Amino acid sequence: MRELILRMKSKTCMNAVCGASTSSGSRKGWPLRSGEFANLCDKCGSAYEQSIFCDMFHSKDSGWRDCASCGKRLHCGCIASIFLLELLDHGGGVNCVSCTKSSGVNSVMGSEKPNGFGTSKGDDIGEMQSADSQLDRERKLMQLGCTTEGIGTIHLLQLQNGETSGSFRQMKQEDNIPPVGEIGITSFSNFNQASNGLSQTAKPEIHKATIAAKELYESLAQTNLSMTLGTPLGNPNPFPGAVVDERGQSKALSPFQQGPRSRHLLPKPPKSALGTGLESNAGMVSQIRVARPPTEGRGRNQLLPRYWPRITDQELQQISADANSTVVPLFEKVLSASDAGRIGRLVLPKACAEAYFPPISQPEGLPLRIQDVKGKDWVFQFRFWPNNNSRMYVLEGVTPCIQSMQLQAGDTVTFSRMDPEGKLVMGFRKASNNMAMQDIQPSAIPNGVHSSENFFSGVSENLPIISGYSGLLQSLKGSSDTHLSALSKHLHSTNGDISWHTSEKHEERMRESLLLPSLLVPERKRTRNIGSKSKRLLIDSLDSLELKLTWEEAQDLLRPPPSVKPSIVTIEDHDFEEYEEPPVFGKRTIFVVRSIGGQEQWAQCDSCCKWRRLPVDVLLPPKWTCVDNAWDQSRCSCSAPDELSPRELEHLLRLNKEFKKRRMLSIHRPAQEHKSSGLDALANAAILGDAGDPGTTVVATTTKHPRHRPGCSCIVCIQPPSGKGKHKPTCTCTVCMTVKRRFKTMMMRKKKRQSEHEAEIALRDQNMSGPRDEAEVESSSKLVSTPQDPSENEDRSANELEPKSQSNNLLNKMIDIGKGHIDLNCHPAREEESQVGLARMSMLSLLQVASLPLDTYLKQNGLTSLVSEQQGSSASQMPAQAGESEGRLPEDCQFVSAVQEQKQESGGEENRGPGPEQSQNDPV
DNA sequence: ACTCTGCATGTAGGG
DNA sequence: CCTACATGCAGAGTG
Repeated sequence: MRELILRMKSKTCMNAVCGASTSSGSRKGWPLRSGEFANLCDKCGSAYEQSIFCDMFHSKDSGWRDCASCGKRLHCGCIASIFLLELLDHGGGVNCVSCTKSSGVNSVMGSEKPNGFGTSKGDDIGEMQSADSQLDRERKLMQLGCTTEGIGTIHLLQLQNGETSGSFRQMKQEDNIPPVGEIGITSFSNFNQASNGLSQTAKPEIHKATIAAKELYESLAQTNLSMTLGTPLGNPNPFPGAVVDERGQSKALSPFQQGPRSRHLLPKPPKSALGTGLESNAGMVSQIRVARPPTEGRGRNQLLPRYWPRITDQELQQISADANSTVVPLFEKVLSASDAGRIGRLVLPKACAEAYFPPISQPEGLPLRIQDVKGKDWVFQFRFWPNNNSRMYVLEGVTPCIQSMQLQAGDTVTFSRMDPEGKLVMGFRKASNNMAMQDIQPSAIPNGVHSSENFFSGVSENLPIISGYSGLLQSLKGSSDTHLSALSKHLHSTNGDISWHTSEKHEERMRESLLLPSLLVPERKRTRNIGSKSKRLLIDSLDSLELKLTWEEAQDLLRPPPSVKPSIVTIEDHDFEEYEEPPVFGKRTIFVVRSIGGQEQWAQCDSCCKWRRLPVDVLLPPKWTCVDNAWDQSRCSCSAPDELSPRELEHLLRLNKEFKKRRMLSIHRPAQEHKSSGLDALANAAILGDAGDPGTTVVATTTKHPRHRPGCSCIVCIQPPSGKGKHKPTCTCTVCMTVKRRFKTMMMRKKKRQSEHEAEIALRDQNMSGPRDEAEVESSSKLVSTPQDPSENEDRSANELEPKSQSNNLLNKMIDIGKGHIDLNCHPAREEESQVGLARMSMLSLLQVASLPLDTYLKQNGLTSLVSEQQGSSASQMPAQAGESEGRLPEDCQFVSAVQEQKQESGGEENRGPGPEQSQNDPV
């Protein structure tokens, strides 16, 4: 019986009790023990944590080797090798199936150099190890070929049920290895064909197995799992050994290089497969996204699987439009927020930078020309920063390129090289649409690949949830709910090693998202920054909307910390609960408002995922199951049937969406109104007589000042940002009352100044007519002010527009009194004194007036009333030339002007008396 | 006020 | 424990 010679990559048995070392360094690999999978510890039989890899060829030339006899190019690994190589017996030889001569594996076996293959950690294969049934399947894998590095393949087999294992065993036993001519295939889809070839001589079980494999493949093609397949770099197929057709061989024989480093070859994506009668499957095949670990280059052993390029045939083809070029996928990276941000620095994985980019010794680095998938050349500065004792490699100046590709955090950039010219090519893959890379036409993508691809790349790779979720949402456009459902079922049935729990949840989210019309919006994304300080996180506006919603929803989810009693603090008549402990999150529920039946609350059981109706006012703990449903005894168990049919659930979600939308509107409308609250709002409301909704009295609360709480009416908090408001003139909220009071004060001052100004003019006129005594000067000077600036003119014009009234008579009377007693040569200091006296007197009147309701001022003739009151109380002032007009517009102007003036005072204390401002305005 | 630049730092994950 | 890397941060430069 032939037996593979394998080397364990792992050094230590994963069985903690055993802990045996494989001592791979001294052995030529572990022979397959009969009936067992090679990936077992000799000592305890435990499966190893890490994959084993075929050591037949890799150590010498990275997996490729010429047959010693016929010269045929052979690849050691992977599933297709079974068709290419005759696996020899314990001696470790491998026969080329073409000539059945040994390719001299033994000579290779001695090398201890690890090849970097199969280094996938537990995230790839960890789940597959322990169960015997899995081992059995893995054994099948082994029997399919020395695919010990074929982690993804192992996954494939895991996706199957055990039904086929017997078949494969059978196949092995019978050694039905077809001649290479029959299996010059390039893809697993063709595996079916090849297997059909097999089946010509094999027992029906083989065919059955083949069908199973085909089904498996098709399921994969649909789900397009981002699997980690330890294939040689450049082999575009999930089962790369099969790629070695004549053409591939010829290509493969030319090793690519960059600089001093020798590269592993990359067989060109076999056109034979894509362009022949296999087209029906080719498109599907080419869409399988396979991680291709690097095989050579500096640091290849350190390259983490996350950087392994996942690229499809089609993508490769798109890149290598030139038929003479070979595309070598180098690595890829999921863009971080900072990568995709404005800084324009793309952090390169160190290992990748050192392996695939030119060596640099200076931090400044060197310019690197990289072509994008559209053929456009970009020049980035490839450099590094000293970081600790290491280096941090970055590509600088990538922003234009990133933007041109419309990439954002969560998307993936891929770096490839076109050989033989060695040109670097930069591709991309949208998290939201992984097939966007290289402008692949959606039509080429089989149904289902899209969403699942996005799904897995977005979720399983732990992409930032922002983009990941967005990607999901976007990817779901055009994808039907039913399709998702079917897909999910399909995935479920495959018993894959993916976390279906997560998948289901996401599907739930997706399904919900599907029902959110507002999220199914324009394809063209607008990006914007979030965060006031860090503008690095570029997110889609839709995502930000979603984030915002989520954030707001999160407010609803906050619950007081359990078993902690708050202390009540009263601030400005508001009671605040203060907790020592932070709040906890409750379970998310959805609210809907039905046209009939009122509001409902629904929650999903964490166990069975059924939706249960709850009382509206119920707050659920973070973990909630049907058992906790104390409000509906008929549905307090997971076994109780779901109250909602899928259709009803859809409807419910839709209702919830509407509910949220309405709530958002109700939140944001006041917020918008809030922008115009405060003085401007009041002023406008007063002036325009804004007859807003009587019920929409809005308290202009603010959070402008960090120390201030909602309801604070200090001058800082009531300061409106801008715009017009909708406080009613009759609004009696704290802010409005404060504003009114201040407005009165302000108006008093203004009136006073105007009166002084007019009186001064009158006095000046009088001064022309004769002398006056000091007393008269003093009294008259109270009324004097000189128009010196536009504001004063404005004031005057406003006064001129004031209606005639008895105040005019009063003023005239006063002016008459002062006639002949004004001394224009009075000393400024004395003038100030006189103004102080005026201020004192005016403040008395101001206080009286301020005690009156503002309504007086806000009525149709409000300002007139103000003047009248003022005059009545102070028995002074009124411009001699008070205008005749009663037009409202000038009043408005005056009011707005006053408001603006008030705003200028906003930084100071309230109700301050005439100060420097006034002195400036009244520079007499 | 904003961007650019160079470096520092916290942390997740690998060994 | 150590490394890689995502991101923060501060100073310089710029409009």
